[in-house]
Amino acid sequence: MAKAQTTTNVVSFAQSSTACKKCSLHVMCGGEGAQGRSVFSQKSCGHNGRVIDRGEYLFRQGDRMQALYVIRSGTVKATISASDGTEQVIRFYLSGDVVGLDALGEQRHVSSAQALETTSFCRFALAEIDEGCARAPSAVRQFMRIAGEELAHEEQHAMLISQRDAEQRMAMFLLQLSEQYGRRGYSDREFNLHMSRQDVASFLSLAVETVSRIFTQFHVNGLLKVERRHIRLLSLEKLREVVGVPAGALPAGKSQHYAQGLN
Amino acid sequence: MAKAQTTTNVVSFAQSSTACKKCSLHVMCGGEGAQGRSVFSQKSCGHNGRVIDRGEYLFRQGDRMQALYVIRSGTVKATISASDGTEQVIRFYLSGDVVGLDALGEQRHVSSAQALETTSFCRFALAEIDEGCARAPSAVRQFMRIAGEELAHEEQHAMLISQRDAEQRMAMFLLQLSEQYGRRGYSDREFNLHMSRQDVASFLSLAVETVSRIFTQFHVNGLLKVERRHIRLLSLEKLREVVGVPAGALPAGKSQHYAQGLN
DNA sequence: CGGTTTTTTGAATATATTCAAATTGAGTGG
DNA sequence: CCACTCAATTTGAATATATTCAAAAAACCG
Repeated sequence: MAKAQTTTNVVSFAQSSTACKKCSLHVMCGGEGAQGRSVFSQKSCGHNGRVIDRGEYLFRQGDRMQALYVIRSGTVKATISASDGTEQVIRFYLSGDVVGLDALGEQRHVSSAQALETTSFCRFALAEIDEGCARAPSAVRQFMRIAGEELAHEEQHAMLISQRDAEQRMAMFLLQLSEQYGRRGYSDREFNLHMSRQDVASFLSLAVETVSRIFTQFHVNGLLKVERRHIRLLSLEKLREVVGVPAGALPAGKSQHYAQGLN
Repeated sequence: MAKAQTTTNVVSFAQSSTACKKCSLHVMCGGEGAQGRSVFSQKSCGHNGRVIDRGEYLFRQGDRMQALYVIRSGTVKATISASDGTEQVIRFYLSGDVVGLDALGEQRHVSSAQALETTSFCRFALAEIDEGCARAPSAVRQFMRIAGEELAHEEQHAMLISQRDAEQRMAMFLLQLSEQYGRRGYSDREFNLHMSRQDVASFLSLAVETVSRIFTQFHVNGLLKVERRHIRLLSLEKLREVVGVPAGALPAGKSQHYAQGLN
């Protein structure tokens, strides 16, 4: 189950230079110049690339932190298990996501990260990151940015999860996935779930049965077609209605916030 | 409601040098030396100190980020409001906590931060932080640490919230507060809630009525004495039992994690 | 193809919510 | 200082929603 495969190369790392330019840890990768980012665009970052099979772990809860990871392709789920044994999925990572940030605090991973399918990723050793930050001030900034995004993401997820009912959570989950796939150039209407119903249930804090029921309910109501792991969204609009958000949700806050007193 | 008070000084900033040494953004404060931390111990960091009254905001959701804040004394609640108007408390900050990290991503605050009582804090302008990071490599590391802790905290909270029932959440909430107060030198058995029942309910994703009911339930069962906002915990042990965690919970992960394949 | 796991479906139950109303407390102005 | 209003909290009863238990069906694995 946990044997490294050396033969199969799911992703060609050679062709990755364009993808690398969009990588959020790109600045950590190579080059010694502080300013010109264009320096990096010539380099392939593939030297960091690795692949793991489904079921294998990037790291486990409690492990001493050694690196950060950026997903190139595949899907990873992050889980936290409490001392009483209960385990919960707290996040799914797709390509482009940075994994492992939560360990920056105590230098130990608070969650486990497991591949749900064959997954390729880049590994950034802590030392590399330190170097990168020391070399380029922009790296520090970039790093802060990533951490902030992750934090904001987490807060918003917590908010969404706990305030909505089962239907809304499911709709939200699907819309989120749709958006993520869309942003990465895949179809936002049709995709495969790489996670089990159990995983989805855990992520949304629902019972497996409930997840199953709502899938069929959505299917019956014509919101989507579901066949095993294959999902085809028939109406993003209706899904959005289910979530209960009339206009734009998270994407852009067009609210009219007033000025604060002192700060 | 939002007038700055110039007369009252709740906290003497002069006496704060010892507290400052423990501040997690201490390294950002003054001094130009890169290494010797002892340099800073002489300085009072009070020059950053500010005070706001109950009800005032540190910042509001959507505001452009200008600074990070460290609470010196008082209580702050962070809320997120969705586009449909629903608002949720996502966190309470006490003295020593760093507020505003979630804005590091998009440079805009994802949540609002409002004082629940007269609150004093230090303000670290973004520029200061950049400087600090540029000056001292340790500052970068420290910063990463804070961000990581915050992230881990958020993940664990999400985990706890969503997997437990109302009683467990309440017990958890009280134990958490108890621990936080204890860590800060206050009594961990007796304290005042600076947040309303509504705030607690929102934070735990429960109805106000449920919070109220469980308070009285705990009271009747002898777990605590509650009178309005004043809480006196009579049995931390029983509260822990309610949460359902036999041994140690979050504090230290004594689990036997195995080595990962490659990483 | 047989054994095992995952997923789906059904029915009963439980838990927290909602609605409604009473009570308490805080703040204000006379 | 007291009466008053308004907001927060508590309590009760009915309801609703998701869970649990149980079992069948479908998919997966070797």
